[in-house]
Amino acid sequence: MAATRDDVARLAGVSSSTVSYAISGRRTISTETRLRVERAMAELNYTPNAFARGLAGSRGGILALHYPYGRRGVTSSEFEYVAAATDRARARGYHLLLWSNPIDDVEGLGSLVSEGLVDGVILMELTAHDARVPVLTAARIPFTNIGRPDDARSLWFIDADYEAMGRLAIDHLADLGHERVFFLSQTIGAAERGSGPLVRATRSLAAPAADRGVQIETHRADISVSGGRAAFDAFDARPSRPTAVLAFNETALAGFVQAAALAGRSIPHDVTVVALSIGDLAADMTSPPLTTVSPPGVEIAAAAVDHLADRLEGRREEAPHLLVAPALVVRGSSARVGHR
Amino acid sequence: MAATRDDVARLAGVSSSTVSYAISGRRTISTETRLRVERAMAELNYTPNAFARGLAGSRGGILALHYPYGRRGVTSSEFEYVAAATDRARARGYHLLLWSNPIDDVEGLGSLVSEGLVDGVILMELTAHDARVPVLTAARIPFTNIGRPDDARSLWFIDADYEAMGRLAIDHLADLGHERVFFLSQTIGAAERGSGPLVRATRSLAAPAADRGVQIETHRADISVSGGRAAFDAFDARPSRPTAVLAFNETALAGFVQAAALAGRSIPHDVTVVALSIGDLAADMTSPPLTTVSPPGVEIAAAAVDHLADRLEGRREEAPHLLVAPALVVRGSSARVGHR
DNA sequence: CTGAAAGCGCTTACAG
DNA sequence: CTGAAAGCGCTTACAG
Repeated sequence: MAATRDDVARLAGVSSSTVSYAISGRRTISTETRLRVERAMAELNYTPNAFARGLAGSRGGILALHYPYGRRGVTSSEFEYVAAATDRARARGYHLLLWSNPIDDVEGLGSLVSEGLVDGVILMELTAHDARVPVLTAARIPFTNIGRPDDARSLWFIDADYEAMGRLAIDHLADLGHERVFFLSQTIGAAERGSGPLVRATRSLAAPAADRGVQIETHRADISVSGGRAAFDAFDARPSRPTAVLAFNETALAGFVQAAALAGRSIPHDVTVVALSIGDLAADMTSPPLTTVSPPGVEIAAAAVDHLADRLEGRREEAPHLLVAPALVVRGSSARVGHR
Repeated sequence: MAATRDDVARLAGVSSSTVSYAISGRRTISTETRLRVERAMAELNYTPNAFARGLAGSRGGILALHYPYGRRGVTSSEFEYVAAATDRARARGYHLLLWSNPIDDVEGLGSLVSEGLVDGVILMELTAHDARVPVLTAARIPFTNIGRPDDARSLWFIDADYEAMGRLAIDHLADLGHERVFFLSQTIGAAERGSGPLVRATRSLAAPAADRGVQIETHRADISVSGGRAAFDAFDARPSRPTAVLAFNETALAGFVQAAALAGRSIPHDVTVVALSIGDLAADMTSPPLTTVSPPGVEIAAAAVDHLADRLEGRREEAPHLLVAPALVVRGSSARVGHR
C-alpha cells in the first residue's frame, strides 16, 4: 500500500541511501538529484515509516509528557498546557505521547522508558523529592521539568517565578490598603508532602508581607469545594476579620466564594479576593471575575518542549533554569479597603 | 545498555523466537521453558523495543487521540477526557499519542497517519461534515469517534445522548413550573457550521418542550464572557422575561451569571439557570453552583478507547453506535418558579 | 557527489 | 513443542 524508500529510489533513479540523505540533509547532494528525489516523493505521496526510522536511527522523534495521576485538584487550565505542548512538539517535528503513573509507581515509568519509544520526557508537577527524577536520570534519558524538585542544581527545568508571584500579590493588596490577609492554603496529602509549589508559594509571601507591613493568617483548606466552605466559616467566625483573601487552592476557593455569597458577604465590597495560579477561564467563571496572579501556563508548556528539543538536537549544553514571570490581572474581585 | 531479545534467549538457553512466543503467547510453550524465559527476562530487566516490534509486527501498540485545535471554546473538562483516555489506553497496553490539526488541515492528518506509527485513531469533537472522516477512511486505518457526523451509518462512534439530555433538562424545568425558557445558545463560526452537538442539542429541546408546554426563546451568544454579558442584557431588556435560562455555551454562561449578579438579579430566586454539558468542576466554581445536565465525559473517553482496542484486537465486528446517557445534577441554580 | 551493504531488534512463516 | 532464517524499512559507516 504505502510507498517505501525503495520505491522512491527506483522512480528517482538513485540509490535508496541517497533518498535518505536527501531527506535528512546529512550529506551534500547535487541540486538535480535532490529535485528528482523530491519529485518522486511527491508523486508517490511518500512518508517515511516512523518505526523503521526509530529502529535504525538514534532518534525516533517522539517525546513524552508525563503527569502524575490520581491527584485531587485537577485545575481547569491543564488542558491548555497539554494542547500547547502538543502543538509546539508538532511544530518542531515531534510527536507527543501522554504518560501517566501514580506518583509512587516509578517502576511503571521505568519500563515505559526502557521500551525505547521516546527520545525525551517532560515531567509535569514536580514535587519536592520527586521519585521520577532518579528513575529518568538512571535511565540516561534526556528530560526536562515543569516545576522543580528541591535539589534541582543539575536538572533542566522551567518553573513559575514564585517570588515574583508572591510579591505581585502582596503589593497589589498593600496598594489597596489591605493590612490583614487570610491565606487560603491547602492541606498536604502524603504524596504532596513538601510539594514544591505550595512550599514556594507560601514562602514567597513572607518577605514582601514584612516589607509592606501586611499580616498573613494562614488557613489550610481541604482541596475540595466543601473544604472552601469550611474555610469561609473559619474566616467569618473571627471576631475581627482580615479584609482580604489570598487563595492558593482553586477548588476550595470556589466553595469559599459560594459560602461568602450565601452569608451575604459581597466581593469585593466586604472582602477582597486574589487568586494565585488560576487560569483565565476559571477566573472568568465566577461573579465577580477573580483578580489573579498566575504564571502563563501555555508559555511554560511550549518552552518546556523547546528546551527538550534543543537539548536533543544538541543546541544547548548547560542545564537551564528558567523562571517564568507571572502576570497580575486585575478583575472585579479586588478593591480598596473600605470601598463601597 | 538495554538487554535485547537475544540476551534473554542466551541466558534462558532457548532460541530467540521462543522468547518472542513466550511473550506473545502465540504458540504453545512448555511450562518449564516459559519459566526459564520469564526468569531471564526478570533478571535482565528486559523490555521489548517498541520500534522493532512496530516494524516487524502488524501492530505497534500506539493509538492517537485527535482534537481540532484553534477552537474558541475550550471547556474545562477536556483535560479529564484526555487523562481518562490515557489511563484506559495504558490499561489496555497501548500508548496514547496526542494529535491536533486545524480542522481544515486534513492533509496534515493524512501524513501523520501514513507514517504508520499508530494502529488506530480516536477523533474528538466531530462536526456535521467532518473532513477528517474521509481522510481516515481512505487511509484504511481503524478509527472511532467521540461525537458523530451527520452521516454516521458505517462509522464507529460514541456520543452523548442529546435527546435524553434535552428531555431531562426540559422535564426538570417544567417540574419546577417554568413555562418560558431562555435558551442561551451559540453563534456558529464557519468551521463549526452545522456542528453536530449544537444542532442536536437544539433539536432535542423541541419535542419535550411541546410535550410539557414549555416555550423556548433562543438567543445565540458569542462564545465569550462578553457575549454572555450581552446575552444577559438582551434577556433583561425584555418586557416580560422568561423565568429560566438553559445554557449550551459554557463561556457565555459565565458572563451571563456575572451580569445577572451585577444587575442585582439573584439566581435562582429571580431566574433559574440550568447548564448543558458542563463539567462538575466548572459547575462548582460559580455561586450558587450550577444545576447541570451533562454527559459523563470521562466514561465516554474511556469507552472510546475500549471500542478502538476491541476493534484492533478483533473482538468486535459491527460498528457500534453507543449513546451515553447524561445525568441531571441539581445544584443551587435551579428552583421552583416564584420561589423566595 | 553517490552506491552497496550491514545492522537496528523484533515477528512470523517455514521446518522439524 | 522448538529452532534457524527471512524480512519489516529505515540509517549510516564504508568505499569509491
